[in-house]
Amino acid sequence: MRASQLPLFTSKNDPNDAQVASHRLLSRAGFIRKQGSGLYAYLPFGDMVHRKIEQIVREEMNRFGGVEVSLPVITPAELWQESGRWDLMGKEMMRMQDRHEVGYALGPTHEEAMTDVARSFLQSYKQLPINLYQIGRKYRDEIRPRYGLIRCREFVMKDAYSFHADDKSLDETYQKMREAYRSIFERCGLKTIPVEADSGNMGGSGSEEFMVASSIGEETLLLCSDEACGYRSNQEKTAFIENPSRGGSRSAQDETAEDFETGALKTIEEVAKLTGQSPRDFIKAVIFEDAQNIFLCFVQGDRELSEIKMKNLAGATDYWLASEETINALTGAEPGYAGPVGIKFKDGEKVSKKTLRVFFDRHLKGRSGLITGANKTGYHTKNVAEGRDFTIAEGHDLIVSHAGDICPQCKKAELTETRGIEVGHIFKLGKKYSEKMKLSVLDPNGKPLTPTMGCYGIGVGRTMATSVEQNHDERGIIWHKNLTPFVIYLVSLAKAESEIAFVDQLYATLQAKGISVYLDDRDERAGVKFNDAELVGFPFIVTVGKKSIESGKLEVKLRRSGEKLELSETELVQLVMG
RNA sequence: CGGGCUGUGGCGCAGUGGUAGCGCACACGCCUGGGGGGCGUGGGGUCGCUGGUUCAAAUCCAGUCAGCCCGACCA
Repeated sequence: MRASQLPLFTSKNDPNDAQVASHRLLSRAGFIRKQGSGLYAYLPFGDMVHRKIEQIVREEMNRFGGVEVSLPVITPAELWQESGRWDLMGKEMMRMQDRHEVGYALGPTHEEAMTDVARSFLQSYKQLPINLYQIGRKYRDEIRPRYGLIRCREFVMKDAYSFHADDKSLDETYQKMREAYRSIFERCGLKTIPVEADSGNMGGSGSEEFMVASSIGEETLLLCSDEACGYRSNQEKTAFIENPSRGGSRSAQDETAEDFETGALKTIEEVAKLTGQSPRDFIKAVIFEDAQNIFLCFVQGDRELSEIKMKNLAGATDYWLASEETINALTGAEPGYAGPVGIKFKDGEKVSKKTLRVFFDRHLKGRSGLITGANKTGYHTKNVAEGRDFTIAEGHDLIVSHAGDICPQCKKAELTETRGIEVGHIFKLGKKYSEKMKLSVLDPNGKPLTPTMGCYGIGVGRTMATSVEQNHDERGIIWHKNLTPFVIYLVSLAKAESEIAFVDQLYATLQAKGISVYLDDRDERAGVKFNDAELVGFPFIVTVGKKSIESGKLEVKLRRSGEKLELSETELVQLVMG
């Protein structure tokens, strides 16, 4: 393609709102253009890269047994109502009505829609397993779109949904999808870290995210420092095991629990300073509520309660931090003085029409010498011992893990932390959707069988953006050969007729070999072309001018290394095709 | 949803009450011609929107819309 036909849309100015490299460079290099918050137009080069990623995804999905379909972006409300998600999805789902005031949503995901398609033709176990996928647009009214293509409101996603007669079959497909994903990201030249992920309240039994390590990542990953162990997980999911080297708590079983006055001091830090005991010896109470329940959670004072773990454990979806009135009704004290000792209500009891549910982190089991709120404004209780002053029937995993904690897999090495961007997610869904939407086939005995499901997503635009995050320098983007819009950026410095003819000839020859070439035939100075070539980031920059025509050698610059070579046409073809 | 910041030519920005500017880009001319070149000429903006204060508003005030950043979490 010639620049005279497919113009560059490069700019010298960074967009004023670009915070991250991929956004800045993709905009400046003219691959994308913002049209609204979280809404991007793909310009020719951007669209070309996007299509290449789509094609890689398509090929690998097909290779691992996927079947491509295409579902409407507009999804009827009744499907969402069947699954119960019309109310659960909240504001993130963009909703609309037609002229008859029938409700629809711009699909943020397509579990319901695909299950609906599947139930329309699946009749027999003999049709299973089947893995249906599409590459299509998704709409999510994100709280805060940001980072260009990394968090948008409209984006293209490959979403696959598999249907199975049993768990074994689901496992097999799940493993195939793992392989497919590894292969997809490898072909895209992306280094990904598969991590164990939170399977949320979707009822799933397994879930892995494919993460690209990046300082701008919105997820925190915890990796086992022992490579032989190889444990990797999303912080949301990582089970917390305290590092014994951080122990050193007070053990004071003999001393009786007693209240002491702390006045206006409420926070653990303040009370710790007063008593000289470490925050680790405190019991922190965090209280949430939803429409029916109050969730009273106790964790070790120096650690943070994981809302995600709490939420999954409690099965809560729409909840909030408990109001002052609720806390008052529960503890009889102002906020800041809740504790497990001498509290008026027990797990399962009603507190002003809501059911109290109490959760303890397992690390509190067997501890003594603890300090906790006294359920009395202005007082805390010290020398508290579990098993004597209060009892934990069942301890749960409720704490956010961090670097330095112990790996939950090998139970020996410490964890390290890194940030990541999620580019893919594979998920064992189970029967949640098939049951709710009454997807049923006949089993070998002629009895109804509800298929179990898996779902598997990849963000195409996000994959493109993370590729730029991982591959760029101060001069611009550095595309992987499988993603680049063109393999060669041919800088023509030809002036004379004969020189132009030479360049045209070279352009034709390279194309005839099946090499994609972008010919910069603009009437611009050399420097402008060199700068643009490096900004848009095609792997090989070939310069042809008087010099090279006279010497008979083409000047080739490798975009990634910056290495400059002088090659014959044949050598260039070998290099590029090899 | 809370806090902060920003809306001025295509892009990036300056302009604190008195004739709307700069850089880049764009058009034309000349020069230059292997790393964003030079000189000159030129076109282009109801200063987000609405209302108010004032002799006079891009500028001050109120409202509103949009964008961006931080937070929405530990009592």
